[in-house]
Amino acid sequence: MSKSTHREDHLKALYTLGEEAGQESWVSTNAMAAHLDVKPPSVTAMVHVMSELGWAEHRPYRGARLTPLGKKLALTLVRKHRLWETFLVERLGFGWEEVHDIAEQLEHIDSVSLVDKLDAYLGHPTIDPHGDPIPTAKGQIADSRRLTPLLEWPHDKPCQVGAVKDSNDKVLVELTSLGIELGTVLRPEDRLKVPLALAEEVLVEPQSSQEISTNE
Amino acid sequence: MSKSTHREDHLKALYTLGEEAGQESWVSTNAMAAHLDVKPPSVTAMVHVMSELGWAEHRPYRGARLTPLGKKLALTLVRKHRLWETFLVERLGFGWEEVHDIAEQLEHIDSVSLVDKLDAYLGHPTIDPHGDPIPTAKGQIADSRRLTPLLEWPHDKPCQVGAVKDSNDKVLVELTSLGIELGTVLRPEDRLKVPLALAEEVLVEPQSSQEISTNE
DNA sequence: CGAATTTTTTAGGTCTGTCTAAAAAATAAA
DNA sequence: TTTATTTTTTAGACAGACCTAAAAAATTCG
Ligand SMILES: [Mn+2]
Ligand SMILES: [Mn+2]
Ligand SMILES: [Mn+2]
Ligand SMILES: [Mn+2]
Repeated sequence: MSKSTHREDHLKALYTLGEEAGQESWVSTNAMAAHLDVKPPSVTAMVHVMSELGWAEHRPYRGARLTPLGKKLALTLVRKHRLWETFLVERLGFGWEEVHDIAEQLEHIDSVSLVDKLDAYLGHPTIDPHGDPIPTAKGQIADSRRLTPLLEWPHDKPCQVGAVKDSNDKVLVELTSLGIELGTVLRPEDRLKVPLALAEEVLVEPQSSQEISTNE
Repeated sequence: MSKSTHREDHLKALYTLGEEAGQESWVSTNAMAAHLDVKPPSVTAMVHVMSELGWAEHRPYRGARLTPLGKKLALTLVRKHRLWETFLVERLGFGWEEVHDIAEQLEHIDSVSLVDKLDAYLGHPTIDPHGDPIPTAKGQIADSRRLTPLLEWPHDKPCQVGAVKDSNDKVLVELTSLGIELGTVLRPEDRLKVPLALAEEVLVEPQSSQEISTNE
């Protein structure tokens, strides 16, 4: 892979962890190291590089935080990742649990026109195969949809699967084998069959009119 | 077997130059360096690595040559490169002059199932957008088609464009602007308009029954 | 508060792939 | 067949990204 692959992965990690922890917070190098499966000193070094490039600022012993430029670049990466995942599932017929690692490579392909054409080819999708929103070309995420953790949803009302939280492969495979995928309608009685560990990962929304029928 | 982009590009260069120069010939490190836009000592170093990996053999001061394993790996790279080029042109609507650099990146994506699915998605194409044959999953190139350089084709007979030789971007753009693409039928009078420098790059075959009509 | 623990950075190495400059081998010319 | 030229390899450096071990700062706790 090209040289910037690792830089870009660090950038994305900083973005992801920063989003999780709230806007103005500093992300610890330890957290990034764990997320990237790398040792903390390696992250410190890379954070310095990102700082040089104007992608992040670094407060020693506090953590790192993206600059506006860094955030913009991170969003193009997220966009590419999720568009490729969509392509792999929608067009090539991959399962939703198979695409993350491949998209992790594809997201680093450097070509603006490629991303635009892929986006158009897919019909400008707004969410990826895991229900995560796809940033627009201008770097805006349409976070208009309000999703609720399945476990917090009222027990007597039906709902519809809108996204899965942390796309761990195993979780996705097990959900699929239970007949649960994006858009699946869950009635109160359906929920009894879902193990807690899986239910924790599922985000739901009110049942929409144009639902996808369950295949059970 | 950890692979890297640069190793793979060296492997492919060795394959390409080896094919051009005939089966049993040794490829000079200088030729590879020129082809890869790298200095000769870098190639020497990489040839040693490929030799370690069992991909090539090296005769000092003579050159390098692929082993059967190396040839097999090189063919999977060529296959990936040409499948991606086909995808970019056929599905995403790129021009044939735009796809080489992007495919040069995409060919290094590491996923066997991705290649197979892409191949199926494209309908198992046998040639890429430049007319070059696409190796099969088993590493076989169907070189059944006999193409003739346009300049050697009898002046009074019509022919059909089957491939372009060295896919230089400028050449491809100029050919397109003359209305010449893959499958274009060239009648004797059409050939008068084609500059020598361009005609040199064109390979033709006898006019087939199901030709693509020219857009002029 | 001050000592013990945890977190983070610095210091110093390794590995890969590149470079330039110099040495060695092969080839061409006289 | 010697000498000159070209080609190729070796030697030594450098940059990026990673590591372990040790030092420094921040945090926790008695
Ligand atoms: Mn990645
Ligand atoms: Mn996703
Ligand atoms: Mn390449
Ligand atoms: Mn091609």
